[in-house]
Amino acid sequence: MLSHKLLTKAGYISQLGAGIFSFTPIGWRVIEKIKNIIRYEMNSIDCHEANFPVIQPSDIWEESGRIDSFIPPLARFKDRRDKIMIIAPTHEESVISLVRSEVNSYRDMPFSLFHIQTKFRDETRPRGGLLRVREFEMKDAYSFHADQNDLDDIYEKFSNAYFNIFNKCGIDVIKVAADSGAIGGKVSSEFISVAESGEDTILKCDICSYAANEEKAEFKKIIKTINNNSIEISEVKTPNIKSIKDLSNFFNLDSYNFIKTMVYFSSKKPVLVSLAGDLEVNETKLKNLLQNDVRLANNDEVVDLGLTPGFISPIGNNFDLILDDSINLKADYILGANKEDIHLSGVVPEKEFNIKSHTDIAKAKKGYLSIDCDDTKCKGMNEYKGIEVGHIFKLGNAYSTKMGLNFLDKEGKQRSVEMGCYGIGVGRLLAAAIEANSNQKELVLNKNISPFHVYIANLNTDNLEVKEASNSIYSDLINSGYEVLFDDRDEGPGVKFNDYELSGVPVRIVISKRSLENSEVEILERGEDKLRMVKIENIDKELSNIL
RNA sequence: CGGGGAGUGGCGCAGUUUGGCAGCGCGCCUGGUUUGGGACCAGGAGGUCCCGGGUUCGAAUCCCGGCUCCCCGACCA
Repeated sequence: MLSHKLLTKAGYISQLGAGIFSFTPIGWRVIEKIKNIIRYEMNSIDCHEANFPVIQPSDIWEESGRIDSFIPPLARFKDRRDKIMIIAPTHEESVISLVRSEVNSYRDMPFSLFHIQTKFRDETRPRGGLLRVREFEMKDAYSFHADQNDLDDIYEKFSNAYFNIFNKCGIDVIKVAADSGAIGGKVSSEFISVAESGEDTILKCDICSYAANEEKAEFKKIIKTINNNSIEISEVKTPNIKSIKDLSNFFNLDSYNFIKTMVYFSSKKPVLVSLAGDLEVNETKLKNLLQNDVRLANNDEVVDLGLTPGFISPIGNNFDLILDDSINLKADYILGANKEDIHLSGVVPEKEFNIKSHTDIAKAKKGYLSIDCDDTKCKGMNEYKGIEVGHIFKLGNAYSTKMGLNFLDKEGKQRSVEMGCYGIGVGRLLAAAIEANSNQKELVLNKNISPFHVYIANLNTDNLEVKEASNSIYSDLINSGYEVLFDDRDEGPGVKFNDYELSGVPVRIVISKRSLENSEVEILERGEDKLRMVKIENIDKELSNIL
């Protein structure tokens, strides 16, 4: 991971444990700059900074119901009175606890609060340096509304503020529709910085600009049309033909004419999942539908359930059946007979299946048309890898109902508050900015988030004249309000240049015997290869052009 | 949680197979030379060999138990 390597080598961070890092002074300066950008943008949409505790009594987690359901499990300990305390992974509970005693009327809203706070999540596997850690700084904001339209408006404002924040940090992001995961709520959007090293896969149509996380992406399915003839079910011998591809060749039919059935376990209970032969299961969609973790059954488990691997059929058994909406209930299909080497043709799902759900549980793929795509113009979605740097959610009243966050509306009727929540991982944002702009040798940060504005090096530390000139230039720059990293170490030029390249500082000023002969210094802007020779009295002016 | 790997000076590692003086490179300290792309010479400091137990005259090395970290997968704002 490039960002991890550079952050460590440049001395920004140091690892204390798995997914737990210390920041050094230079690293923390960058974190503070990012936080200040966030603060500025939050203030500009009237979101006010507050602070909520890291350690929280478990009561509020009981109220929200997340005490035992949060994934990963909540980190907890007992205090001296034997009371269970939670090390907070997120702050919905605590913010609601504050707000519910203050909000009584629709007149009290809308408003929003944010804080930048340490969170702890006991992730199963931290990885990628600052990209997935256990303890981390996160900005999270919460908004409160009397109705959904108002939530929609503020959600858009946050969205715009997020684009500003990420752009100022030097990264381009794509906003995508996302799965809301453990936080809950219905609608959510992720901000993804496109990077090869990213953990998330997104699908995006570059023509109509539909974009979604792979977990969430919805697409146009090929639906088999209804055959007019009243077709009878018949058995067809299909010796050792198990895959959809083989069937497709055997029958000389497109793969959507077949039904593929998989066996999953959801909280130890078997569930059959069927979809058109050309598609695959999206386990996130399935998980959300079942409200439970899912796991694909292995071959032995399938046999134990009395099913025949390769020829599984939802006919003739009583397992719960989930049908993807790619399947036309009235059309006729070919599917397994649950007998070795035999398939059934002419099966009309509506007549034969005992269906529990008929909905979208299929995985979108590169090249598919999204649900928003225009068939005549769009050419199918492209696939990108990326880093999730922000995630915003329309929570609705999911939390406010559970925790009794209510208000009286204009008619004097009690209703629950509509909420939104908006997160940014600060350390991850730094890592993403580095991933987006750096290379093997150079840590590149733009002037908004670099630890210092200017690096100056005295190249001849043993020369009194150079030393005095360097000191005086340093003082002048400080007095002009620049943040300056002054390299006056007794090291050779190579050492200094290499360390500068790792420093993340955008401008290098070199002061040496050679240049001082003309009362000049040498200014190099990162990313350029042309040195500028600048008279000492013009340094300030030159810098103001660059910074 | 499953699979694999590692733990020896500040950092990176060798030594473990076959038990027998605790080693190397970088960094650090002192002195000197050098000074526009990670310099050089000389001298020096620095160790709970992850922890606990066992075998042995003797354990970094063998045996048992534990901890931690890394990688792949599962999982995951």
